[in-house]
Amino acid sequence: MARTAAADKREIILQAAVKAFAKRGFHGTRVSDIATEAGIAYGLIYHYFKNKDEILNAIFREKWNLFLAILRNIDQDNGDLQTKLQAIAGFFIDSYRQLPELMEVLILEILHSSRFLEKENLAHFQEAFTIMEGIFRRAQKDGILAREVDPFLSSLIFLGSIETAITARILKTVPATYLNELKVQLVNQFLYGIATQRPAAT
Amino acid sequence: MARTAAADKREIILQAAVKAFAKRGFHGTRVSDIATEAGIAYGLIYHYFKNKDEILNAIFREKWNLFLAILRNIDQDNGDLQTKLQAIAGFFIDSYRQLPELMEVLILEILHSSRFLEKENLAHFQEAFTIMEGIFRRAQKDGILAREVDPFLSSLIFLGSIETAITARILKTVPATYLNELKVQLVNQFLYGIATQRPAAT
DNA sequence: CCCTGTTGATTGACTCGTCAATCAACCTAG
DNA sequence: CTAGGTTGATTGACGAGTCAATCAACAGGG
Repeated sequence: MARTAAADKREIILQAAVKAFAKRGFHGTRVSDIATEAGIAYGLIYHYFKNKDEILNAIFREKWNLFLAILRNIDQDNGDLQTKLQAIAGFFIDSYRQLPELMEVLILEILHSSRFLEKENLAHFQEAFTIMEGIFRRAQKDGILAREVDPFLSSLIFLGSIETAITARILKTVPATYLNELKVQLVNQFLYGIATQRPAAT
Repeated sequence: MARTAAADKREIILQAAVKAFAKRGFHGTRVSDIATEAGIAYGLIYHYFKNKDEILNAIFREKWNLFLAILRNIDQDNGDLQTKLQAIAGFFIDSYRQLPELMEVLILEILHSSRFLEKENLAHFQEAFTIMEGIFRRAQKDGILAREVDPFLSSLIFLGSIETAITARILKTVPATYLNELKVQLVNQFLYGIATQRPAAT
């Protein structure tokens, strides 16, 4: 049981850290805040983690992996482009619904300080864009996606839109119910644009 | 000359702060770093600003105002939707080209900690989305923009895409030359979507 | 069974460095 | 000469990280 208990405690600390970081931000959070949230003495945190940064890194590494796994799964599913994009947007939005604090930390504390990520973690982060790019590239080969479109730019726009939408939700700029509308409209606007008319021919 | 000199000195400090924040991030920057960058003693900073936070606020307030002014101008110009969006995307991208450090600070340090903005500054920030929303709303009235599109969501997607694209550039994920391609493709993808075919009828 | 040694979890007082902010002294322009 | 700009030594707070001490759980020898 010792091993399990230790793993549990580590996980408890991570959960507490997510909560604390979500509430006060990484810099505004004292190690002792995390300990209080976790119901333990702060010294114990150093038994499980090297330092405060290491906690944030662990959150990113372990949770982002889950996201990448899901992305890869969706990628490999058969299904047309629209279905895949629907699934991806839906997945991120649902994740926010179910784990708002985790999403806050990932988006606001980690992605936004991404220039301070170590090389390894940065690559890990960018993997999401690479997967998306692959999806678009294949759709392009299949003629689903216009030839002149840059698949990587599309991945920026698609993930960027989701991120901004969730950020707007975090900032309470939009009501919670907006997320439903988002799921539907985001993909539609993205795939088919917003204009009533296509340009004559460019 | 006193007034001008004082105003100059204040501006020098702000510029130095932008440089320093861009290099090390707000939290990683010491007040003395700003002073060194500005070539003055750090005590003097407190002659012009109440505290470190106030410097960041001043940067945001004063610079964001410039952006809003430009947005409003573009908004009021006559010109079709595509021209306006082109102008807006171009403006942000050119701003990054000319003032990369300022854009870094605005995007990474301020927008990303936007949940800690005071109410007043948050409203100021969101004004950009409101202006965009107005542009889309009017285009919708004119029949340029599809009826089922939510103008506010469009503003999220549009500005979010720009932000993410610039962030990618900051992180060196994409080469500098990419910004040119961006200007053209961003608006096209946004207006007309990326799919080769429109859906039958929804 | 119990006694005792061992391991590893847990605690929180303490150290140590950092840095924002103050302020008294010092220019210098007018 | 003096008012306001300017300096940088100094202060004080704060928080990360250390560490010696305690405690709980278990093992296995008698």
